[in-house]
This record gives sequence, C-alpha cells and structure tokens, in this order.
Amino acid sequence: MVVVKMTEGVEWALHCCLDLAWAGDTPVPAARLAAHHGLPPAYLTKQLQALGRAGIVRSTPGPRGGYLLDRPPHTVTLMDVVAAVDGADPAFRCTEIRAGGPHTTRCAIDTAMARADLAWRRELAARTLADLDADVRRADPDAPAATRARLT
Amino acid sequence: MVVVKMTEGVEWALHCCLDLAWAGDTPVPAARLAAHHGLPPAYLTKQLQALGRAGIVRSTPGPRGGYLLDRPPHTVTLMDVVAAVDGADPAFRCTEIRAGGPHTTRCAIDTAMARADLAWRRELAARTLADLDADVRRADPDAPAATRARLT
DNA sequence: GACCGTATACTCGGATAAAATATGTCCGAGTCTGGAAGG
DNA sequence: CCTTCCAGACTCGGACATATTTTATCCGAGTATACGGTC
Repeated sequence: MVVVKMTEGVEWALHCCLDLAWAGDTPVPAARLAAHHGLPPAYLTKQLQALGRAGIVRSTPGPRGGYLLDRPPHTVTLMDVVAAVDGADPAFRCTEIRAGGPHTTRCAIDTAMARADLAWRRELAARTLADLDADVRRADPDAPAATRARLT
Repeated sequence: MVVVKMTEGVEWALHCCLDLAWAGDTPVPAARLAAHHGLPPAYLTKQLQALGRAGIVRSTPGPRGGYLLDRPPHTVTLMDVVAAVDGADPAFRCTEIRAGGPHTTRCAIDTAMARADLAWRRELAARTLADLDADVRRADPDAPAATRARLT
C-alpha cells in the first residue's frame, strides 16, 4: 500500500509556505494567496488549517489579519509540510497477508518498502524552506521581493 | 501532489510475484493465490492483468493453466512491479501555479520533490525478487518450499 | 492398441457497480480596525 | 486635543456537498484437457 502520487494540496501548501516566508511579519490572507496562484480560495484554507495544526503557520483574525510563518524558514523541512497536509502515515504498511499463521520475522517486502520510504523521507527532511529560498534567489534574485510586494 | 500512501494492490502484487517465483514453471491460478492470502479473487486478477501487460507475468488459459513469472526473478525489480500496478506516473508533478507568466527556470519545489522521488525509485529499482527470496531464505529456509507445495 | 473428433470444464480478460478518499463549497463565531461621541 | 465606546467589516474555523480514484464484482471469450468413438 505504498503510494506514488501526492495530493494537490501538498504542492499548494509548499508554495504558500514559501510565499509566507517571503512576506515576513506581514500577515497574508488566504484569499490573497489563492488569488495569487489561481486556486479555489475556500479549499486552500483547508490546507492552511492543517499547517496551523502542525504549528508551521499561525493565523491572526480580523482586518489586517491572515497567515504568517510561525517558525524560522530554516527550521521548516519539506517533510514537515508533507506530513502536515497528507498525514504522517507510513507510506507502506504491510498488512501481513502471508499465510501460515503469525510470523516471528518481519515481512521481507515490508522491510524493502520501508527502506525506500525512508530514503524518500530523508531527502525531504534534509531540505528546508530556507534552502528553497536560496535556490530561487540563485535563479531569479528579484522573484522573492516581487512576490512579497504583490502579497503585502 | 506527492503521495505518501500506496494502493493495496501493490502489496498483493509483490507477494504474488514472490509466490510465482517460488512456484517455478508450474502455473498457479489466480484463485489459488487469492485463497492463499485471503484476498478477494476477482480483484486480484486485476493486479495480475496489470503485471501481465507489463511483461512481468504470463498467463496460460485452460485447465492446468494459471500465471507464471515471465522473467528470471533477478531481473524483476520492485520498481517494475510498483510501476505496473500503480502506474509509472511521476510522484510529484508541479502544475506550475507560480504567478508571473511562464518561467524559464524550473520550479524549485518541483526540483526538490523530484529529487526525493528519485531517491525512492532508486531504492526500489536496486532490489529484485531474487533479493527478497534471499532475505526470506535467510530468516526461514523452509518457507519457499512450503509455499510452493501449497500452491502447486 | 493407437489415433482423431468432440464435448467439457477450467482458465483468463475486459466491461460493469459500490465504497472510500480527495476535492470543492458554504455559512457562522470571533476579533481587530476605524470612526464618532464625549470629556 | 485626547480618551473611550461602539458599530462595522474582515478574518479564520469547522460542518456540509460533489468529483474522482480506488476497491470489488460479474459474466462472456478462449483454450488445453479428457473422454469416447473409430480405424
């Protein structure tokens, strides 16, 4: 039961997190983030709520309110975002369909899949929002400032 | 749109491929494989058909018919099986929701996710059915023969 | 006794439903802003 | 002119529909087998 395809919400959440990192201390409403990316506003709030429950973003209500990053960008890994939105369930959980009663050893298939899943998570955990920011600045130094100007 | 959860069919397909490797040249009907694992027989055939289209297993109709592995076990990687059942679509395909018109550079998020996906696939591609067979024999040398006896 | 034709039963294969999950939408609770009245 | 109060509008948050994927099932097409008849 390993999955090879992520939900759309993960992509949106990653883009929004990067946007919020660029916005700095200025709260950005979900509606503005949605308009910026051409996404359904009402559904995007669902992903942002998940990020809020995970302690990645913080929301402030009322006028001039919105979302902002609750942690320094270099402390937020891609794995954190993925786990917050798509759930932290193990990618592959062998349901033990092997015949012959209970087994004392771990299923070889489960072990192999767990190894692959671990490699995937390790890559995601090794990369933070600050790294993404650096990558973008390297390719287009003006992009962060331009995005910040549009959002705030 | 990265996914963290695979479909059930992948697990079934992997177990069945290992079973077929142990069965050798004797065709095994889908119904027997399903009964051995306590699975819905009609649905398991769907996964086996996918394996057949990928050239991993071969089916022989009529009495004494069934499925058998169409390739030596050491040439069938776990990635082959996963791709056959769950599709070979990329795990994460950035839909380019970045604002500001078409971009000349690749999305940094897409790059990072592709890197993680590649690590996952590399692990799966590095492990074959023969490796799994060796793992099982190391833990329980009698298991392959016992399974073969039950299936043939 | 050996060969051939035929009926049979068993196999897969794709087309067809039901369930679960992901996607998308709505309206209510809470809160900060801004202005107006009063001191 | 400064302080306080109040009304308003904007924000999020969770509960409610729709669409898509996954899971599950069925019945028909095709084929190797096994038997019976024939030479």
